[in-house]
Amino acid sequence: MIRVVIVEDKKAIREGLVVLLGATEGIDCVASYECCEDMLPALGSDEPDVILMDIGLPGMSGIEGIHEVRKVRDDAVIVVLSVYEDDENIFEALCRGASGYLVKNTPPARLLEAITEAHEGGSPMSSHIARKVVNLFQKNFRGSGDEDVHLTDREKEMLAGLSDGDSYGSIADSLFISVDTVRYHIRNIYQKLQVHTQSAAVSKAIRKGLI
Amino acid sequence: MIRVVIVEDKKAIREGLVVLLGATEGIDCVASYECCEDMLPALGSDEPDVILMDIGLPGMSGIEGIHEVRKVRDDAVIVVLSVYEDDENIFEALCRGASGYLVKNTPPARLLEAITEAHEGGSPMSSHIARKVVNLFQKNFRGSGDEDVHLTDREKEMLAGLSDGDSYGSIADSLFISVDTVRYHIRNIYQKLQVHTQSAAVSKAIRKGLI
DNA sequence: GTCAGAACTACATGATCATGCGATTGCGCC
DNA sequence: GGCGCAATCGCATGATCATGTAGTTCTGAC
Repeated sequence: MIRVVIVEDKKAIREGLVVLLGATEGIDCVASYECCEDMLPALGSDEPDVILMDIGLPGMSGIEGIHEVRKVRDDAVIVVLSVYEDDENIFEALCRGASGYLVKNTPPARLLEAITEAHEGGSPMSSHIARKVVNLFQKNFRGSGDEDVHLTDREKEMLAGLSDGDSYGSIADSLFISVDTVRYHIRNIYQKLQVHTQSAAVSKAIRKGLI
Repeated sequence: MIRVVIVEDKKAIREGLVVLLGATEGIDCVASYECCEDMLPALGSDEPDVILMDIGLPGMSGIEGIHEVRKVRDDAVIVVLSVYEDDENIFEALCRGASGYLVKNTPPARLLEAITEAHEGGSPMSSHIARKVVNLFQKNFRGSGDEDVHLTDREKEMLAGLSDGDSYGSIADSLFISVDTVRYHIRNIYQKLQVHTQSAAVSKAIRKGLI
């Protein structure tokens, strides 16, 4: 039995879901709430495996809700059910801990399938939501991906230091080398990445997935 | 009619796919190759809508192949068909331009569905591949996700400049403001992000998905 | 209407950086 | 042995930054 909790503010949709899930073999719809504020305190007793959550909620948004749920029960799998398909919402929801993202016009059969999938360690996503996720991926990593750059381990250590806010002096101290050596390595990094400032180097390195 | 090209080194699987696709309404399997080297020169005449590609190929790997295809035909949608399920391969394939990723034991019906989905702008993924993608997402962004930080548009412009390697002077010039104003904004960014150097600010901002 | 917050400007100073030039050491490879 | 490459260290100088302090202007909310 998969224990499912529903969070959805619109009464009609909520009750429709309850009926749908209730009539389904293998799924136990243990509770339904109209907002996160109501759902959160009950998490302990509901012990949900899967939480179906709307994100356009009154009061605390679903996005925040996801975050809160994660703090208390990080074994519960959250599947977002939303009318929003903009990058920002998808990005936020997934980053904060949602495992799936379905658009609201998902057919009932697919929805049930998604609950099972989510429970079994999958990430059900509406088809074009998945594409958006992939696009976000491509945009944020290696996007500028011209030619491949190889940095030595030492060079990566420099970048790690810089991105932590260390000065050349601190880096030198923590690696037991001289400031001039740090300079030497950073010079090489600049050449390899074709930049002339720390910030640009750190930025390029992160986007290329080098650090 | 969706024009599909297959790249798969194992003869049995390749021919199986050809037969499967050939027998399917709406899909036209225009060609099949056993390696990328053979497929690439024919891209122009094959004019594929969807490319089904294995990534464990002899010679040029599928990962490289994806990259090459992207250079010539960026309207073709690439769906990876692989036995590999490690993060590295998935990550690489998607970053380089694949739109979907299926494991090899995908049932034929789902495979056909995936081709249609891919052609219609979706990103078909095997269920646990999708989860891995979501996990990569969560790991790489906002991983340190302490509290929320809001940066104003102006502040984001500063960070964008810095990560492009601009000096305060250049940023000031390009935004038609004074150097001291740039300093002012960057001060505020430092405070909001709790850092004291450009590099740390850029690094944090990127990892939090702010720029 | 005034109050908060964002954007803007200004000046000053010690700290830090970017870059040019030069040099040594140790390791693997032909 | 010699060659290349990564890593190490040194010096010098002009450019750039980080931070403190102290203002003005404009917009939208209460």
